[in-house]
Amino acid sequence: MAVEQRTRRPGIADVARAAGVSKTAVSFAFNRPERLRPETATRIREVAETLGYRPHPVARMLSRRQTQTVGILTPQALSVIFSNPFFGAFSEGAALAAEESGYGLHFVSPMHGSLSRAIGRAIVDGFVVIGLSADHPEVEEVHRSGLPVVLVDSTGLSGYASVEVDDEGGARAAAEHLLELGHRDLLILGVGSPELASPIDPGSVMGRRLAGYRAAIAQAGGSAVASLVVGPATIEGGLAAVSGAWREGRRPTGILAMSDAMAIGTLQAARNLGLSVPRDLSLVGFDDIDMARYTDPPLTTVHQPIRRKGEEAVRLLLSLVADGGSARTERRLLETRLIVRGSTAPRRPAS
Amino acid sequence: MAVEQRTRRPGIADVARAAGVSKTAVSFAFNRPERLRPETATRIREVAETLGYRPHPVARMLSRRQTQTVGILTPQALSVIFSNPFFGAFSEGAALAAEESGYGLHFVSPMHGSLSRAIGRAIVDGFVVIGLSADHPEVEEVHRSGLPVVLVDSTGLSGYASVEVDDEGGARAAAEHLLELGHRDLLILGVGSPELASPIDPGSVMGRRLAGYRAAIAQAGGSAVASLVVGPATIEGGLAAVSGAWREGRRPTGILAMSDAMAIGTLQAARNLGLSVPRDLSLVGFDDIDMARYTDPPLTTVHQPIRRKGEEAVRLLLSLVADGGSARTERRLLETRLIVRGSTAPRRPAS
DNA sequence: TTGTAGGCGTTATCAT
DNA sequence: ATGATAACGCCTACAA
Repeated sequence: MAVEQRTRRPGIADVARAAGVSKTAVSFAFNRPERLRPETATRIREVAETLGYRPHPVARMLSRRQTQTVGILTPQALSVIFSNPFFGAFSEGAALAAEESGYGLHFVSPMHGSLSRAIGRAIVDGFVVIGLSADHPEVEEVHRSGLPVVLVDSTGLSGYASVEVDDEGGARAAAEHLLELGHRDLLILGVGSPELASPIDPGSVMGRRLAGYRAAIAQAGGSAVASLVVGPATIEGGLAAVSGAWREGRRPTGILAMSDAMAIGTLQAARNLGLSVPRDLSLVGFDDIDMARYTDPPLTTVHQPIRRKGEEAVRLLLSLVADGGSARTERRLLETRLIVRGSTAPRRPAS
Repeated sequence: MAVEQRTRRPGIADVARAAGVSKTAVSFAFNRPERLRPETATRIREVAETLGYRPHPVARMLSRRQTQTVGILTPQALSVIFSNPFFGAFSEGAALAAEESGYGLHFVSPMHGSLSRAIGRAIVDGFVVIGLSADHPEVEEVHRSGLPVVLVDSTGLSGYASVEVDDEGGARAAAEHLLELGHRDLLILGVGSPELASPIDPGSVMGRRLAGYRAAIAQAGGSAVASLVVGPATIEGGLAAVSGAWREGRRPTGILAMSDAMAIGTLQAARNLGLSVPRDLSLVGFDDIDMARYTDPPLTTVHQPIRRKGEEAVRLLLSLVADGGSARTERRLLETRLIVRGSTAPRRPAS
């Protein structure tokens, strides 16, 4: 119908000309209306409206030297992260905190394999770094360049602000729960890649969880044993790990899964094996994702405040941004707690 | 330890000076190394490295007039969207397509309630609009301003590029399946808000699904009846809707849920009610989210290619961006198909 | 191969 | 209450 006007986007100068005022006035009309006579302001806005003018956000950023967005830095490709319910909940919290301060969220992940390239392109006022140990050179680089950084779930390297969670305590509580129910033969489902010699980095989240499990087991004396199998933190990963263990002849009565996704996979494996949870097999997950209360049976798991973690991280970052520096190095520790639902029961006396 | 050098971020000029070359040379060293003598290029980069210089992305965008990021526009707050598994899968696909072209992803949602404000701030080369009907004034505004737009799941308004899915056909298949199994008393679980007089907009995704259900039921003749209850597309929503229907005395033998989340809620409700699925109650979901195959029983549902939807949308958008205009108006239609798993069975003859 | 200069579209400073 | 002008930091013809 109408001929498409493929003309250049109107700029502040066009508006100024059309309204017969200076560029300054136009800028004021949008950013500081109170400094203009009301009628002038409205007139300018009307002209702008007719012309279809909108302040160019990039130009605005350049001159204001701030972007109003926070970056979420993750070592994994976006294309693999979004259907991870843990990450979803974390993002929810982050988005909540960002939105309430008028900030946007920008997810940054390795682009063509290079995290630092992605970082360089990112238009953000600071980074929340999740799941990346601070000794990654990229993080140091960012930090040194003056951008505020908040570390989440990273082994508390000093010199950084961070948000952490008591993974070890939670894991210990999980193991103690199973032990108290009389289970002595335990299987730990770890997150990691089986190829590595030491598949779980002691400084990582999973390392801390493992330490918690082991501490509890050690405390129980020699009567309890636990073995470890690892796989990806997914339903399939848990399913495969448990099926594999059974194939190899392992017959634990209690399973400690380092993630709820793996626990759900375990539920599936148990069904395939004809085992009833919790009658034949007790199972404790980790994270307490939303789904955990809706599995059959509902999952006993270690709760961690995932959403709040996202919130706190962004709030902390925003406070650093406001301070105008990455100077402060605050550390927030959040709690975990065991939530007993239906996937655990006393060990049956009969073998 | 070391005194924090809170000095101004180095600019291209600093590098040029330090390396004894012009700003142009520095720029080339980063953007067109081939136009410099190799040794010059590397030397410049080294100097840049020592100085900690990185091209300022905002300035770069301003002069290049492109952002290398695509916007995902949604009417819901980010803080409510990220733990929606449907959205997660969609984002996964979108991220995949974006990443392979070196583009980033930026999620844009109403900020402080105003979508258009958020749009104005967004630094993107184009928008994928999901779950928003095209007659929203915001979308038109964007489109008119010359930014490429791709509509997803919107009633195919002409003049826009779009990616759609055969919701009606999928819904029809779902209903026919139940009908063929002998079910005659059906309950439809719709997504919508009960307050509205007409809780489901016929032009929306859910409207198309409803139409599909109804078409199949109508074709079955007068013997089959279906009633509709609506609620939010969540587990809780499905749970509440079904519980409510039972409380009101409804006793359908087949349930058509417009989303898998609601279907999972139904599973939960059935457990609470002491009903066995599929023995006492047959259930068909919609979407085929990842979780659907792991519920107990595995969910019979209508599959739609969620990830591919994200991929296609971004690819289409990127091709528009490359064309340098929003001129083209291509429409891609994706298939749905019924996947029969374990939540449906023939109606039991005994009441 | 390298340098000069103008432009990208705003905002901020300082006058008037 | 307004306006002129200089940043902001980079890219890129065009010239040398």
